[in-house]
Amino acid sequence: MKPQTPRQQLIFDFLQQKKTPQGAYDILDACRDHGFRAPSQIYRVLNKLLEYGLVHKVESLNAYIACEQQHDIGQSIVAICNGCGLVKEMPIPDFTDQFKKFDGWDGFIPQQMAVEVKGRCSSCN
Amino acid sequence: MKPQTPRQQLIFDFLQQKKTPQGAYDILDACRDHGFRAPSQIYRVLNKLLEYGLVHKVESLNAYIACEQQHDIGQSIVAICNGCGLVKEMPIPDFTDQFKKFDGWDGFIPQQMAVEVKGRCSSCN
DNA sequence: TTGCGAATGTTATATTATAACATCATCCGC
DNA sequence: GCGGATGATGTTATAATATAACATTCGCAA
Repeated sequence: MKPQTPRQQLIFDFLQQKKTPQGAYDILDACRDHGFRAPSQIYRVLNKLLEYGLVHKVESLNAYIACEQQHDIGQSIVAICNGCGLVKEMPIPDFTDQFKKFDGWDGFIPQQMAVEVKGRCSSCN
Repeated sequence: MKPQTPRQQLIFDFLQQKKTPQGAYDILDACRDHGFRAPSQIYRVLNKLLEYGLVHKVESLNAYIACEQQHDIGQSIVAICNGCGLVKEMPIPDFTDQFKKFDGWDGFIPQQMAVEVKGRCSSCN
């Protein structure tokens, strides 16, 4: 799925062109020239893009990135470099085995996941 | 490490007694009778407890839970049941292999992680 | 006892997100 | 073409989460 409207395209393009996660209000400031005036406008578009799997919310930063590969919501890892701020999204490994070890949690069925790993990338060591 | 002051003890006890993650303002409301009046008081104590590894912040809920086992910050998974709200903290698996697969990220050194899995526990299926 | 550092209290404000309602645009059936 | 449904957008206000900045108090050790 691609962005479905000019507004969605605009914000998606903006996020793609940035290499680091952007806050909703950063996006708002950047898009004022294009007619965006209120936070609710940004959040509305972001929520659509999240639903389409085109954008990922980094919960630990309250910020948003364009996905390189479209994926279902809550189905990727993000690695975030504390040095340069770069982010890489990658497929989530299977940790169902992890749950089997704990009483009452062995039948746990994962639905959405937020897996966010901060650290240092090889260029920033 | 245990809570170090009466205020820390109070909030830690409150979180322990609750079985689900609590927002900072929930904690504030619950502790008004004990002299807490302002959000900053709650956040100060929470930050200490986070630092000691006694409390965990669930980023995807903006809420806090008492840890069953003390652990370094960013070194546990939380599984959250969408049905009953119960939370289980468990040791984090090793993702380092995941990073080796991606150009420019193979030397990535994880520091803090937020690994939050929402789903359904066996009682709520 | 006094001086230091940590914890606490207080006020104000910043940051992130949503609610509620109005308007507009597109498309479809008639 | 008309009318009605639907979804996107615009607008205003407010809720929810978090921090800054500074004053006061407490415990303890020199």
